[in-house]
Amino acid sequence: MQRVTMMDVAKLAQVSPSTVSLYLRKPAAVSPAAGQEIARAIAALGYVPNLVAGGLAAASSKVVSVIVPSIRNAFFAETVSSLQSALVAEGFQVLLGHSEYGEEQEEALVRTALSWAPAAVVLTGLSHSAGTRKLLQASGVPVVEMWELGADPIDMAVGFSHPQVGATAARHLLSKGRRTLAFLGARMQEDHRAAKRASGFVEEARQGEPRTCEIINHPGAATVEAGSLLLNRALQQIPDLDGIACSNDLIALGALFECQRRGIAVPESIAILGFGDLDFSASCIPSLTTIRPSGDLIGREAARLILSSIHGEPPDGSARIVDTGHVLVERRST
Amino acid sequence: MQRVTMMDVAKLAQVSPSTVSLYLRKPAAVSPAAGQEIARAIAALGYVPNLVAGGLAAASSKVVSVIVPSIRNAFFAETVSSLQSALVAEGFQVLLGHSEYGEEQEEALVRTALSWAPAAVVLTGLSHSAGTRKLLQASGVPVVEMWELGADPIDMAVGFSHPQVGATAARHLLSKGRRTLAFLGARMQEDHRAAKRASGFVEEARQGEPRTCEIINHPGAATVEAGSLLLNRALQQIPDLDGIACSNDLIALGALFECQRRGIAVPESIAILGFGDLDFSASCIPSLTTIRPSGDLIGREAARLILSSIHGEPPDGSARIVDTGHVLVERRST
DNA sequence: TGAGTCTATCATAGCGCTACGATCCAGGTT
DNA sequence: AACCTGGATCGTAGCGCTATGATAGACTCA
Repeated sequence: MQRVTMMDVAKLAQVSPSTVSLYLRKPAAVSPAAGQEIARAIAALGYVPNLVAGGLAAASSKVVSVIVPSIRNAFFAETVSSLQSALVAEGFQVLLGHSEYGEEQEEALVRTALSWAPAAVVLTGLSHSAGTRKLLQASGVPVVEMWELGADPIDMAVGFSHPQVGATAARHLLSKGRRTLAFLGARMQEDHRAAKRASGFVEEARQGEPRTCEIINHPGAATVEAGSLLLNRALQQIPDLDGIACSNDLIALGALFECQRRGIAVPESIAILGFGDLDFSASCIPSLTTIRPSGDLIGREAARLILSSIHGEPPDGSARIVDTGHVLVERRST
Repeated sequence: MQRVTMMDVAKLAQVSPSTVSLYLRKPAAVSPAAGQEIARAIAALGYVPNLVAGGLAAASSKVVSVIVPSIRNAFFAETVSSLQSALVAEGFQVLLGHSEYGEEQEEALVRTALSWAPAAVVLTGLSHSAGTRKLLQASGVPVVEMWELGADPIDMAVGFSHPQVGATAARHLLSKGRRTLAFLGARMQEDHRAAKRASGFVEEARQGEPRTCEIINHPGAATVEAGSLLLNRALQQIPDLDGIACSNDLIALGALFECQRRGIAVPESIAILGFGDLDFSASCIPSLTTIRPSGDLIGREAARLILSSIHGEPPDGSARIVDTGHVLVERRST
């Protein structure tokens, strides 16, 4: 038993391999008669094209390599999902990697990714090791950095400003009359984007002359449980706390649960503001005021940048950077 | 500017390309002196091996293709994440696809997946189109079906029995004295595994002579909001409802929120049991009794099966099927 | 000392496909 | 009748690497 090759199809259809290849890539360029013969032969033999060989011959494979910190994170799962849908529709495959928020791990992933001669590489965030930047620049492959906007992207970028998200959060809490504030975040040594939201929050809050404004970090992952722990720590440090912003809706939900457990009224005693607008945020009690980043849109825009970059019309100038913005979704928790 | 090839490395290191290739695959087989020269040359040139060429020459690429219904689903995100970690450690990459619960879409994905001459293919569940089965069997590639166990897997399988999960849920509710039961699920036309949990639930519940036992389905995705809707529909149909099992913790959480909203005591008036043991399930109020399937373990075991299948010791007989079981996690909601 | 046995290295022949330029052959033009 | 045109088809030369013996040299042992 042998693998069926294009040659076999060509023989059966009584044409040359070149014609089969042409038919597969541009069916319109082949006469209807030959096309039918070829289609018949493909079906009869159960031919599956070998994209590895094709990729080698064409010097670029129909693969887009996507590297995210973690796919367990609902944000990135959403983005990867929409990015993938858009790319698959154009005949591309997604090679996935997760860096676990480590720059060296990311560099290793980029290295392997480039080994596949991908059509494009998608990275998360703007913080990368020098080696990563060098590898990518040397490769000449289109690169999209997503989920963050700022100075000096490697190639293209689609996302939003995290400091601005923090600022929006601070303004909202201040507008609700809150003056004793905290920002609850997780893993902020590694998750630079969360850290930027935190510092944007503090900076903006300062304008409103708060009584206090602390950043409280949980070293572990951003989970509901972490949210409960963080709220307890916050209350220990700031007994008269009246407003919190969280780096993630999961943390906000944990804080909310902890308030319920301790009999603290939300939003009357403490206002809670999240980030992400996850699945449960509209449904919980009270429903969660949050900031929606639209991971879905980021994925779609990233796909658009990649496709136009490949199809010969590389976006230039400011078109290489897409700001997807953020939206404050006001609900009952503030 | 040219792409750096193995030939360039060989020239600089003053050895033949074969030796470089050998060094890259089995460093121990090359003398330390030559090895050092080669390593130096690789670093100096910034050489990145071309795995596409390698895959073609070796007739199998270091890629494992994984197809899940959706990565937005926390279950599969967890599995993919652990599967990937295990595979990356052995030098494999993961090519991801999502079928959106469609068999034709899955077949199309399998077809493209096979075009990459993958080292293995991982599928979700046991329900596939005839075409999918034929393609995979003809290809001779190792196949793992995950998240479900039952008769006649294509090649290997790792997962658990969904009817048994349903039965466990039913027994637990019965043991708590509940007799007016409902199973709340979403998308059960397409999500066969959820449907099997439902029917396992009903079948086992019948043994306990319940007053009622209904299956209620939401056609859309399994979300917290769907849970709220489902609880309302259940109460409409069964006003004296006293126990529900949900096909997913998100639905259970939605049901829980809706109970709170309507002032129904949980578990006193209605006991709620979930599935998945998601992030929030231990933290919500009351904490959620649930059944934990261990998506993490499934991913690790799938990786193990794949690796041993590739490394020449294909597991045989019953070792080709791994039952990861399920665990009832009893908390406050029942 | 010569045969036998390693170990380290190498030359060669593809893997299956695509890109490119060449070729063929109707049908029209002068 | 000679010439051109352009669409359809084909032949060839790699893409960059790995697998497979083959070879050279160092070492052992009778």
